[in-house]
Amino acid sequence: MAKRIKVAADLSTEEKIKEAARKVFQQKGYAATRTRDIAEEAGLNLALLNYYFRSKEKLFELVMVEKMQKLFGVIAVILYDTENTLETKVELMVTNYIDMLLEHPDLPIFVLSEIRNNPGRFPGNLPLGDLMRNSRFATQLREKRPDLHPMQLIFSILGMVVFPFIGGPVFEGAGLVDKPTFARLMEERKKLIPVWVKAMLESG
Amino acid sequence: MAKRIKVAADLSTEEKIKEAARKVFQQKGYAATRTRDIAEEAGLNLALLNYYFRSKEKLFELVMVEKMQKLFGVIAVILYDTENTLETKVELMVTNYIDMLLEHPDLPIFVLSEIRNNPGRFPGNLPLGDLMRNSRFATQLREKRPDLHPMQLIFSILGMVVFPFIGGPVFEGAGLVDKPTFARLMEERKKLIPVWVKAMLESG
DNA sequence: ATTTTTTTTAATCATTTGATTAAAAAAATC
DNA sequence: GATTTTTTTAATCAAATGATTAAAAAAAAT
Repeated sequence: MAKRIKVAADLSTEEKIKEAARKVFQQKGYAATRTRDIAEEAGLNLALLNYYFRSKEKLFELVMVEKMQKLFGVIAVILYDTENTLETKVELMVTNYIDMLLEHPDLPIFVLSEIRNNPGRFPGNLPLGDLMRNSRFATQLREKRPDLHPMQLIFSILGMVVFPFIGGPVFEGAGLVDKPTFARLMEERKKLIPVWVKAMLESG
Repeated sequence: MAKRIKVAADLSTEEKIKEAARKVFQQKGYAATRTRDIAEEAGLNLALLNYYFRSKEKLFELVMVEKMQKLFGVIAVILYDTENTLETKVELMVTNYIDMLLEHPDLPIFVLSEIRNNPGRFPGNLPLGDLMRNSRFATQLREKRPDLHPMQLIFSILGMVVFPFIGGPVFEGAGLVDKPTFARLMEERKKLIPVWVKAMLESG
């Protein structure tokens, strides 16, 4: 009989733990997560967690870095972009962000609430600050509307894009939108928000 | 010598505990809060917590109800309003909400993340659902823009108002805005957002 | 003043939880 | 195939934590 070639091998133990950690940490938050939850989710012995990653904290940091990169990465791409017009950039940012959030709807609330619960753990590490201030994007905003602080527009764009995902559970819990409707609305928003932003930039 | 009349008496023990609970729960979240933290913050013996409120959970629920009322109350007021025009309602909502959030900046992230971490604890209790669907506000939105799902506008208005407070810590941590600037921007937003919403409603 | 009730305290319990250890099992190396 | 190294397991530890208890202190009622 044909020798079974090792195909689609199981994830390594290390990766199984990380995968379980991503899931459980995101679902319950750092403080409410017990290392035993992660071990069980991974179907592995508890001690393996400390064997591969020294501690709950270290494992969490690993997961958290990934999540933060995912959450802030989309913005960074737009900021680095020196080619496109402001209008195109807004379109790109909105579309990319919504697509990412449709795949990871509870990413923002997770990251933001962990930062909030333990600000000390995440020192002003993000190079997002200067980047955002000195980006071509910020300059373009200033050119178009020198009377407006760029953050006013960034808050608004991000708010319109991200808030539905943060508030989602509440609105779904209240029976205001079901999951398929929500997805449809978010698709629609990819077109709506850029139009709205344009209208905002031309107002006042 | 004049008999000292009992003036500005200390808070009752019960109220001291609640006050401390509000502070600590909000700061660290339910799971990361130890009953000892609350007792210490209140300057009281640990056992008093269980004497006045049966358990950590019961005390938390009490605090949480208050916070949710504060967070959703502002919206309810607007929904019940049958007098004002859509335009005025938007102005009222934005102003009231921003004023409230300036006083309680970390209310939204707290409530939303606790709901997220433990959706089971908060059953579809909010009567906000039908209220919002059948409100005069929703009707007014539909009249003005029948082509738009009302939630598209509600998501946008709430997003523009609430998001800066949810994302605040990140932007401050990144050195993008300092506290006084933030407050100034939020004051400015009370005028900006209604204008923007008007522009949005007239766009497309 | 005495008794009764309410409030507060210190000490302690039982469980949970992150982490460790020593030994077994599996894999790799020689 | 024996030896060494890596991986996994079961058992256990020590600290933390929510809760209880019995007694003391304070306040209220009689």
